[in-house]
Amino acid sequence: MAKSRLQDELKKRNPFESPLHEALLNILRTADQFENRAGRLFREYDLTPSQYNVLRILRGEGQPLPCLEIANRMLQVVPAMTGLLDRLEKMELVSRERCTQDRRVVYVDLTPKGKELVNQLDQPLAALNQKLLGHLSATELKELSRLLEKARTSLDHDT
Amino acid sequence: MAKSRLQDELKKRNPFESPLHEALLNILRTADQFENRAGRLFREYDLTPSQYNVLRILRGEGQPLPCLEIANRMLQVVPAMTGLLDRLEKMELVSRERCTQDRRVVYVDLTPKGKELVNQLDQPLAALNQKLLGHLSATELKELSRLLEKARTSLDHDT
DNA sequence: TGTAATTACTTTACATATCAACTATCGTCA
DNA sequence: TGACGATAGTTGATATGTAAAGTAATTACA
Repeated sequence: MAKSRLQDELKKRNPFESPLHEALLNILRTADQFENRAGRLFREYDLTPSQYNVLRILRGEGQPLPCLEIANRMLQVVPAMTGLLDRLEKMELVSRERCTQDRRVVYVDLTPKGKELVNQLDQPLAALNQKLLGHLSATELKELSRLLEKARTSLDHDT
Repeated sequence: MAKSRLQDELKKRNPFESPLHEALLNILRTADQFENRAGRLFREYDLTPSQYNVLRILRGEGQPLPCLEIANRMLQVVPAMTGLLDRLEKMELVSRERCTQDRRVVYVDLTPKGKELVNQLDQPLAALNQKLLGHLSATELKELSRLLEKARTSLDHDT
């Protein structure tokens, strides 16, 4: 049997211990490389992937969101949000306003400048996605999603 | 049609634009969550994921490797290696030695302490892998790997 | 042979991620 | 009402990742 592509890429001498391990490494490696690609695109617009993610979430919501809510949707730990929002605010892409009802809460909103920027990225990002996965058939894409969603069911319980 | 699991997780109001985009997000999200899991395990041994990765690569090689070679196998940018190796050296898990033939090269080797630590992680890591993906059949795992490897073929050219 | 290009690595600067600990605010309930 | 616990966010410390620039050593070649 020919050496697998991943095995070759990582210069491993011995076959993987199991299809299980190989699948795991394939997931991590594919995600890493795709993230790098997207990161390069964002950098052309002076954004980091996380920063873009915040903007996209806010646009999707269409209205201000509390910090914690954004952090939850990003799967990001809370402390990191502060600095991230600081920078976005300094770039005038988002604005922060403390809630008057509950003064613990800070609402974050997209500025017109931020909205424009995230809209500007739609087309190039769609083109990148197409480039990255466009060579898979619709059936393959659906099967890939199904398998990955099934994979994640192992995380449902315990934390 | 029922809302997809990912769509629900991200609290998206509208269906994904395309199976393509959904697959992409599934890849990124699955990898992110699995990485978090592994990261937690490593932390129990006072290691970060990158640090473990260095140790594993060195053990796999069985002999000292230059910094650049390690960085390549990790897909990591070179500057980050310096600090990473600094910390591993301070923990006495690796040792550095400048090559006498080519004095630009620094060879990195696993110390006995480092080797012991990485061996110690084999069993818990295999158990984690089993927990994360053990509920997929062998056929599914192979299909998942096949699809991900096919996905990555789009990266073959241009950088 | 001596100069220019390359290579291996380091340094610096900055963005991000984690954890632990802290502040301010809110709710609840005795 | 007043103290306790929960919640929202911030701060600080450490590790990682990226880019850009710098240093030292080697190679290529005129």
